[in-house]
Amino acid sequence: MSRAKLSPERKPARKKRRSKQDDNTATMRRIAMLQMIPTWPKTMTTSEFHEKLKLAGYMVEPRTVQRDLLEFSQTFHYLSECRGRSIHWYWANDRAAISIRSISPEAALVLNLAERELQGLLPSAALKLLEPYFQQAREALDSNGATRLASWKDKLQVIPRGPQFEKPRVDAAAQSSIFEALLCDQKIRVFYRGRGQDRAKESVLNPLGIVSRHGVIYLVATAWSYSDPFHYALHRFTRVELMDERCSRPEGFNLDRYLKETRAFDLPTGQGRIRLKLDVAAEAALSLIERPLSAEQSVRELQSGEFRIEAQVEDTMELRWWILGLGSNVKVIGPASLRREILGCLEAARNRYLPSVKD
Amino acid sequence: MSRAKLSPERKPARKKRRSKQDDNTATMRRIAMLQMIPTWPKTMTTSEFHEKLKLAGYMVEPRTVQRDLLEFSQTFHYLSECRGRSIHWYWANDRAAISIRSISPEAALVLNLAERELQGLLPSAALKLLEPYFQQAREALDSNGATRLASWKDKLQVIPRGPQFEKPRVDAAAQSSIFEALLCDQKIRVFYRGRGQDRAKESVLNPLGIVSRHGVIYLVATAWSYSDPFHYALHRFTRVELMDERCSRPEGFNLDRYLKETRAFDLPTGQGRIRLKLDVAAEAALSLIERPLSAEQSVRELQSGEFRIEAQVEDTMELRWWILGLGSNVKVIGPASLRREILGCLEAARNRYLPSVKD
DNA sequence: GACATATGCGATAGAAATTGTCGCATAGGG
DNA sequence: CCCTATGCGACAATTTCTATCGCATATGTC
Repeated sequence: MSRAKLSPERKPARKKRRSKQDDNTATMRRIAMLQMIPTWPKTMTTSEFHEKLKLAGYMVEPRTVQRDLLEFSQTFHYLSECRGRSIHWYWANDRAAISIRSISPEAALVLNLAERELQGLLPSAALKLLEPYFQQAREALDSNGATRLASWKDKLQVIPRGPQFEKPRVDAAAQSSIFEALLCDQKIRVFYRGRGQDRAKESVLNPLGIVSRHGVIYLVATAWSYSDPFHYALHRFTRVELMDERCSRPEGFNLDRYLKETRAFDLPTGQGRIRLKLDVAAEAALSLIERPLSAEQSVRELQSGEFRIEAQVEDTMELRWWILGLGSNVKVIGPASLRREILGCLEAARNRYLPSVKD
Repeated sequence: MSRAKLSPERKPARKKRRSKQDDNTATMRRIAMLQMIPTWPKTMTTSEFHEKLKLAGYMVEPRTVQRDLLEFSQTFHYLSECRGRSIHWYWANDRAAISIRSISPEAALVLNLAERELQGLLPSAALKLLEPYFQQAREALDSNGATRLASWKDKLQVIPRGPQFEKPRVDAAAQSSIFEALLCDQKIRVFYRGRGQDRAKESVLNPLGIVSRHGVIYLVATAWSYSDPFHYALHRFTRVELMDERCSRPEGFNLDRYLKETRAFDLPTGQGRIRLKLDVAAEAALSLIERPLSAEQSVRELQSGEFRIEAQVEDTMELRWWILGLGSNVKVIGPASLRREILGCLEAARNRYLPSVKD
């Protein structure tokens, strides 16, 4: 259906193209264009590309943008969708990242280890945002490993710490709004279902910060116009709506300081460092020698075959947790207060079992 | 110093350029070229680029490649070095990744959380390989946050699990060789300083797998022509040299199976799942409700104010460690064997303190 | 329902960027 | 000291790119 009837006379008066000092404009404009493509569910129309490119200094006609978008979609496999009279462009969210600086096989391997390490540490909705990178790593390793004795997948293993908890399910849309609000200092209207409550309650929050702890992400925020921050687990939000209003931030609020002062989340208290003295059984000592508690840790073998380990460490809740976890493999020698504390805790724990010998 | 004397007559007989069906070849060739640039300490000469591009189907003269490499180095800031008569091209290893599919602010935020989570979990030499991505995330967040009330850095916090151990220092070159050998099934000649030994010993290893555990990476490998795999902590290698020889892999070796069978690294034993019954103090129960042990976990409040929690879990060493870490906040009700075990462990731990009341 | 409007897209020609070619300079290697 | 591989400036022939036009189509408005 060629409808070229051709205009008889056409102004050849062509708009003089910008004479940029540095060249390669076409390639650069195209790369810029590709980088503008948003990830689903966000999309962008051709005209929006045109405008953004104009802002970036690439003065071309819409037709050129159209052509480029169409041509490169075949090469890079991003998608389009006709809505109304415009075409909306986007990356499918499960597509691998494509780096101009490509990933080395070694970096891909580490990225794969990182992916597995993070499984227990971040909600799936959050990790999903990194999926393009993990995908890229997998693809790099796959393409690398043609004639291999074994697949790279059979060569990697990560041993997680602690039992594998179930991860709370975070709503992706809610998460997205919360992150955006946090970064852009906007208020949000939320429905939050508190612990033990069965109905979500509406409120307006001023996002102040995000805390990630053992696989749960919390939003620290003030509600309405109160000035006391509270924390809200991300997976308890049922609906989140960005508001136009700018969020109000308590005068001089600082997340670090806030967490330390309120002792929220068992953050390393930073009450100061203590000189920890431990007697450690041989089998447990080995891993401490492998990974010292501090750079200046000293280790001395005792007659008993145990090891006396001394190190300067932060006095935190996490430290107590770790010591208790080692069970009979460790004895705290000093500081005396910690020793008493641990001993007390062990006795309390043991005593819990005593009254109930019957059951 | 213009030395153009100009040849009087020049064959305009120009090599017909390939007529590829899909176009945009120039842009694609350049992107391909950029993706070929290795990261320092690897480098590539202009001729190597030319050859590789030819292999990839981009038939152009070396001069074109030269020109492109030079032109784009100004835009993308990769570096060159004259060695002999060739120019060697490379990315500085601290430069940010540049993605064709650019990172969203939310993904950048999660990548930043991931970076902090990983600090304790992977050696610095390994994390350094991911630095370009972290850098990219930081740059994305920086550029995003012009007129903000507070920097994004003051809005994020990660609470690590356990005390912050010192991380063993892995030699980057050694690590790189080991990873490459592992991925390419090559033997390596290594100098390894075993635990407690003060001198490194030479040997030839057949890399079989990598295990990451609590921040230490181990290489599982057979030595010389033995068939028993051993594990070697990456930070104990002092020198690693890739050999040309292909590595030998024990018949039917499988890392997963090997780790499970030998119980190396306290890997989740997978001896089967058990029905865990715990009585948990209210304050500890809250986080278990937030992050259940398993999807079907049941929680019941007892008259005592404690919570009876039941869940189907893997019976692992890590589970014991976790239970002990909770101290007096938890009492194991069942299975009976585990209950006995934990009680025994608590008593043993407590008894360690008794004989030494004097000190 | 008719019209105005915005967008998509084929075609085309003129303009500009691209690239093959040549000549020379330079730096190692034998 | 010559030989060879590489880098690079210059240039012109093309190729590629892109502004422009015309028309088709879908949507919103009156």
